[in-house]
Amino acid sequence: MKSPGHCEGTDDDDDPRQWDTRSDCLVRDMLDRVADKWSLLVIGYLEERRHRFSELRRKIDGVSQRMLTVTLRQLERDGLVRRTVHPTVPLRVDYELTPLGATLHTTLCPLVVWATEHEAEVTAARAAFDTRAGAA
Amino acid sequence: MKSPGHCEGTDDDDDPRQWDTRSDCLVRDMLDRVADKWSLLVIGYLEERRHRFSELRRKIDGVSQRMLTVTLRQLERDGLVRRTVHPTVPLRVDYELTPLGATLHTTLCPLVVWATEHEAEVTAARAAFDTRAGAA
DNA sequence: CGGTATCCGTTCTGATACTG
DNA sequence: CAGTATCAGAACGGATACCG
Repeated sequence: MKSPGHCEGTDDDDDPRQWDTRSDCLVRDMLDRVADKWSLLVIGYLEERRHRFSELRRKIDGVSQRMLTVTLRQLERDGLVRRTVHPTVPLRVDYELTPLGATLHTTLCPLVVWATEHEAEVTAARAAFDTRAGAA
Repeated sequence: MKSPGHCEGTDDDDDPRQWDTRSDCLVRDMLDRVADKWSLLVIGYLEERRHRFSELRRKIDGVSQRMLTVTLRQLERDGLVRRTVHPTVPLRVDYELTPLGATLHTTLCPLVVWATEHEAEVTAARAAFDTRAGAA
């Protein structure tokens, strides 16, 4: 829906790069989920332990109720997070990482490490670029 | 700019998860770049070899000229891609990955592998979720 | 408590037209 | 060829109000 037709746009003669072209949509799909404003935070917190809706809302608190719901629903739909409803009096809902979600978390860590290790380089590159652009 | 204030929203009492909270903004920033609709494709192609603007445009072709330009500029600004202008008659511009960009590509691969390996699980989870939702 | 539905401003994107 | 500028439509995200 978000990338209509472009998945089929690369099945021509040359395409020797290492990550499967025809999987790009799924890959991009997953990256979109992960790069989503809040998903990474949610996965990070849930890896730590099980959380209630309001716990997440409070911890991440820049997030609106709507976006937290949307984020959790997406993660749930992808099988990364499990939602458990306790029909108690003041309704209670728990969220936790599924085994699949845990493997994603593991896979994500190197990227986080990369970002941390190269933060200075990226920042410097941006500053240099902006200076050049500003000098023009 | 895109996440005003939320970087400081997690510096309360408890925050034992493994990826540094205060780095989340940079991490999210990098993930945003990478998860961007076209960045991953561009990085993939450039890792393979140097490309001209029009080569990328043709290969990725679902991308509009504008978005390819924007994407390349962002990657260039972050120091991940180098832009070389050849002032020949029919102007020619080459794009290639910088060493830093190459390290990101390397870091990205596991995520791509994850997505590929778990594609079936995610797809199945989505189908199951949608069925349940549809049955209601 | 844990949502869902709706309204509405902001952002993003593609199409188009024009430039060096 | 390789862009930049502009504009309109689509998608996104927050605020609000209401429900189980």
